[in-house]
Amino acid sequence: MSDPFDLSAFEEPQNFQSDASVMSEAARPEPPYLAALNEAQREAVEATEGPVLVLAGAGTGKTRALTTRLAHILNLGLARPGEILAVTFTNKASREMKSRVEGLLQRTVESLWLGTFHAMGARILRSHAELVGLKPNFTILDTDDQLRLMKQVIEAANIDEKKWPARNLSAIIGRWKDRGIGPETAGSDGTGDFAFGKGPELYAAYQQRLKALNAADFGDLLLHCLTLFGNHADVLADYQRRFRYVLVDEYQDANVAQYLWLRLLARAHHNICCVGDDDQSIYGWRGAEVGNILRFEKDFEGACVIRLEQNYRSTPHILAAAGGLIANNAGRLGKTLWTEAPEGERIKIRGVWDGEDEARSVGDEIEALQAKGHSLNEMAILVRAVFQMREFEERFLTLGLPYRVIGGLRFYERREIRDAVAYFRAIAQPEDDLAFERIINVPRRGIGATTMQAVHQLARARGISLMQAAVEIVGTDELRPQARRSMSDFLSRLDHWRAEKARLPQADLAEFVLDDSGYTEMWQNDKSPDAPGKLENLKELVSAMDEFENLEGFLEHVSLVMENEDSGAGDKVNLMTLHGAKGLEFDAVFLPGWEEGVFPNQRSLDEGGSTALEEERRLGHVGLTRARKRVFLSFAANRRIYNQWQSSIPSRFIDELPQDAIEYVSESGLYEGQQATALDSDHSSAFGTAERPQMGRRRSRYDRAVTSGGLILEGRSEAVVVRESAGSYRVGDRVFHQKFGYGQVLTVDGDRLQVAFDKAGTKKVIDSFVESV
DNA sequence: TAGGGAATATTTTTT
DNA sequence: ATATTCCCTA
Repeated sequence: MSDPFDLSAFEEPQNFQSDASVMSEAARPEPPYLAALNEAQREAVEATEGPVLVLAGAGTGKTRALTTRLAHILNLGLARPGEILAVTFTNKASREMKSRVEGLLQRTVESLWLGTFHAMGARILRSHAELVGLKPNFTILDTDDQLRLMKQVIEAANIDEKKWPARNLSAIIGRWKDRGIGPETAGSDGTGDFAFGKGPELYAAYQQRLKALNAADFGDLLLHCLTLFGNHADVLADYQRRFRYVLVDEYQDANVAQYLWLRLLARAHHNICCVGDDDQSIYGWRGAEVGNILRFEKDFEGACVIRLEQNYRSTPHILAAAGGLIANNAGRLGKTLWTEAPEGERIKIRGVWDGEDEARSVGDEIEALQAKGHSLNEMAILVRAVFQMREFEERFLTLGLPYRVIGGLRFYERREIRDAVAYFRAIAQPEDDLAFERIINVPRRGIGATTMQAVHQLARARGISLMQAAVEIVGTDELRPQARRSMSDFLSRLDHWRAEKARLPQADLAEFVLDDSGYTEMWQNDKSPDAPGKLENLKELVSAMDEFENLEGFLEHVSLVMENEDSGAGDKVNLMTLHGAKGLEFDAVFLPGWEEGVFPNQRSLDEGGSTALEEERRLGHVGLTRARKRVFLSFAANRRIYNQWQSSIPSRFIDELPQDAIEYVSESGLYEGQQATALDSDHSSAFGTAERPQMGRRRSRYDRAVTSGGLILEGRSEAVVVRESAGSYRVGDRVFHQKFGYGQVLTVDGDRLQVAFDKAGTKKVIDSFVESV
């Protein structure tokens, strides 16, 4: 291992205009990249010293400002590349930053500390792993591994995993880690009620297991850094000295742990520049802390705050709509986006009968734009939740309209990829129990739960890895002959693969292992329609491995950086969630499903109250500001969610859009002109008398709110639905469930009910699945 | 141990 | 409706 603090190996600072370096400061011509900036951007670039917060609205050139700043620092020779830390949240963003900096400087730049928070955290940790109880080659677990480990921990503590699911614990621990809280300090807050307060205990056990496995989860990559910095002032001081400039992208998404990490690193020189937009903070549910951005000035004394407000993306109408919407949020720093662009079209709002109708009208609109020569690549449909996508996909398939879905499972999250990687992990790291467990019986080798239980038992009793335990148990007669033979066979193959590892390049090794293990064959024999695709993916994985130095390098990459398979070239409409759209832009944006319950999302509101409502609103703001020229917004009177019809009312967000930025278009006669019609006290009348046969059976939450005591208040084009108390049911109510029949409500917890059904027994159900009788 | 049928749970998901 | 996970039986 080379000394991470040895700066001698670093390249000398160099100016990209090498001939200019002899000129005096005054005679130096202004670098051309500065001329491309507006005044505020330029200020953000040139204020290199001291803390700077750049509040950059959507489309105001924040990436340009940030990358130019980085290039500028290098160009002035203020720091060598290795003395700059630039962090982003996504690999995509860091790749883009790197290539743009290189574009500005007209040369490649190596040895920058540029990458995601997690990648940078991992890089630091690898150098000091022992100081936090890990080995330098520790494994980085993904969510799937985490969950399985968590399950084991819960079961080991003799807790019913059904009552206290691993995913809940995982979320709780995740939030702790987000806030920089270790197992010692966990529990003093409200999240400690998992399994009657066993949360912190389980957290400690989980961390213990991680350490035993020589593994870290995503949260640990930062948390361990904090521990490291806290316990080893010398290490921290070295990094503080090293990183003379710190740059942060998308600062509004930083959680507390990341914030603390940054603050520690920048504490010595305060040369930290954070770029962000509080109005685009949409990951609060994942631990992002908008508070970070709001308190920047307090934490970094003498901070310079620069606002980027000139928008280069959207039309005034779109900006007005987005601005009008977001103005309803309290507790924001406040920005007003403006543009010199011509006015353009108003936002078109359309009320439709149902989701199918909505998909049809969006499809028509897309085809009309396409006929006028607009590229499909420049159109996007942004939905609140993935279940909204299906109707669009169906419609597009019918129309033969090419589309791509952005987001969804990442490449490395696919089962076949995870299996393959587990093979490689098991080869590279004999202690990786999780990998071993994953592949031991995939493909089927006749090694089932019983066998594994015995192995587990031995491993736990002796404090050894599963693989070691397996080796030992094979030497005894504890297993049944068949299992024993399979196990011994598998272990010897593993040995064989390990031996091959020394001889073969990793891609060849991978191919060999996948064939020799029978894994490829398993998919070849699989009749399911997606089996060929899986084989394709495996091929892709193997060929991608070529690019790495060795197997270990590849494994690091796979856990931190592995990309989504690109969704195919060609002219296609983009379909994605609002979250997935952040950072992207399109000429035309479709925003379907602006209905109460869908958007803002009811669950979100139930869980997070007004904070969540504001986040939903920011999500709307993000959606609107993705558009350059056109926005088509729609809402349906009826929506089928999980095979249940619900009638719905337009999103409150629609009422918050300024009147002169929008226009209603509606061939169906619904919601024509003013929505006041739609918000009549008896809203069902606004949808006409014809009801679908499927409807009327089921009464939605909103129906009930309207007809059974809830109120719809109307005030200057604002509609507020007031439901009775938190839920619509009370203990003792008689209810009917489609599957379980009649029953009586036992307990009410938000929208979750416990119901004693007459025939089916006591069940927990979501209140929208039952109706009162 | 494997495979089928029942039970369950469906907001968002940068790493 | 649908996907996943769980449980039980052959």
